[in-house]
Amino acid sequence: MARKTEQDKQETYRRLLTSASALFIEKGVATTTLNQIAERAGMTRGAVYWHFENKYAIIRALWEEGAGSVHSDFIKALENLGTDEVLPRFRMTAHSVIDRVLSDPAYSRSLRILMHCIEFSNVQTPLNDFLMEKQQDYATGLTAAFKQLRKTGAVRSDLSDQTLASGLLSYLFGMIHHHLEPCGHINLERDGHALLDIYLDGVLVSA
Amino acid sequence: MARKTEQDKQETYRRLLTSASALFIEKGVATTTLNQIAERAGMTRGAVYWHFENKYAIIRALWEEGAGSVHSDFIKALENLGTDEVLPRFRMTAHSVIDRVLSDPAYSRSLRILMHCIEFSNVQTPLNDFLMEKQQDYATGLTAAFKQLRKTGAVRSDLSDQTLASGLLSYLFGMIHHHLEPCGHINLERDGHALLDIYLDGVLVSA
DNA sequence: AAAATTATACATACATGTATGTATGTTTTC
DNA sequence: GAAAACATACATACATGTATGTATAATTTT
Repeated sequence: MARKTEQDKQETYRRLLTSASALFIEKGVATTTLNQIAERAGMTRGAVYWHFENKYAIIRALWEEGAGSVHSDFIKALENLGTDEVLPRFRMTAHSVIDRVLSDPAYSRSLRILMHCIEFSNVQTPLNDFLMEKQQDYATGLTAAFKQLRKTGAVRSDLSDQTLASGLLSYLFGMIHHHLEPCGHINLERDGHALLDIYLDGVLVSA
Repeated sequence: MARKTEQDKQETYRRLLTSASALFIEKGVATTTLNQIAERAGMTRGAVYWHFENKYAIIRALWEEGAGSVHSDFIKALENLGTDEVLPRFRMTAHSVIDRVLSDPAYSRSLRILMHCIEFSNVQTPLNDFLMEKQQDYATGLTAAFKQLRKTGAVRSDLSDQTLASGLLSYLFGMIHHHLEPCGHINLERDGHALLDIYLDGVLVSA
């Protein structure tokens, strides 16, 4: 083959990513071969190795595409709760994660791959470290937000800010985790917000 | 090698299981080879193939050993809530899952492998079906329990029994999920029960 | 402006390592 | 001596990384 135009190149890149995410969800990351990814995209492994260093570079690219903006939006929103209307804005920020899962296919796909279709281990892999760091961002941001809320008297729980953040994270991503299962028994669209409010109402003063 | 005594055989079996679970947690299921499992147990692959049909038979055996009893205990407890003291017994049953995670290493190991060290896919695999069925047991049992609680006037939420069951499952296993992460940011031993009570207190009438 | 050059965007081919399943061998207990 | 409880050997298959080929777009040269 030959050098294509820049547009052709980017289309190849996108087709490889689309092919990879579909295969990862269908049969898991480990059992998916680079050849299968290329074949479904109508390419060969040469194209894959041109665009990505290896399989885990593909996963990182999928995260950037699907979860990167949601992640940074969430962190920024927590950092900029402002001085008034802090409580309703915090609640809206928490609820927005559910909305993004329901409305953004790229986000839900990347979460699904990371939650169900990939293995994690004890050994320090670059991908492992990368994701742990991202998760730590959530915990840190939420802890700071609870601290700020507590100053305004909006927190009515005796538990520490960090504990409340951990609980909220566990609950929120527990729901999303079940929602993204093949036979998930939770109806996130219908019940997600009401279920989340059980926690928020239990921990925060009523609006 | 030769035919050993029954005791030797069972010890071999247990060593293979121990070796497998350690390796699965260390480096994931897919990247762990049957040869590595045998080698760490001081055997060869012949021993593995004598005791197990393949790798996924090992995983099922680990589940039976570690999670089987917890699972049946939980289901039975939900089915036998009795007629009085229903509410405190229900709450105790929910809290007992956390206790089992903290006190039973075989249970926590098997959960950790299933939650973090194995891949799931869309295609129907026997292991996938098996685990989905077990999870459905939890949802069904909890839904029935909420239904029974509601009859006694112990439920003060407008959400359906099934929704409340899904929420509780998501929250409970979300906490356990984070607890079993290599760098989990939740302190289940210190905060697990208090966090769980946020949900229970929000949904049920006060004791 | 046409020709020559170069870097790009892949395809092809190969060398290597390695996992799996199975078939068969071996020893020991009963 | 028969079967159990493994070990050994082998055939097959396949994934990865890399090296190399190649046609074409972009760039430079004249």
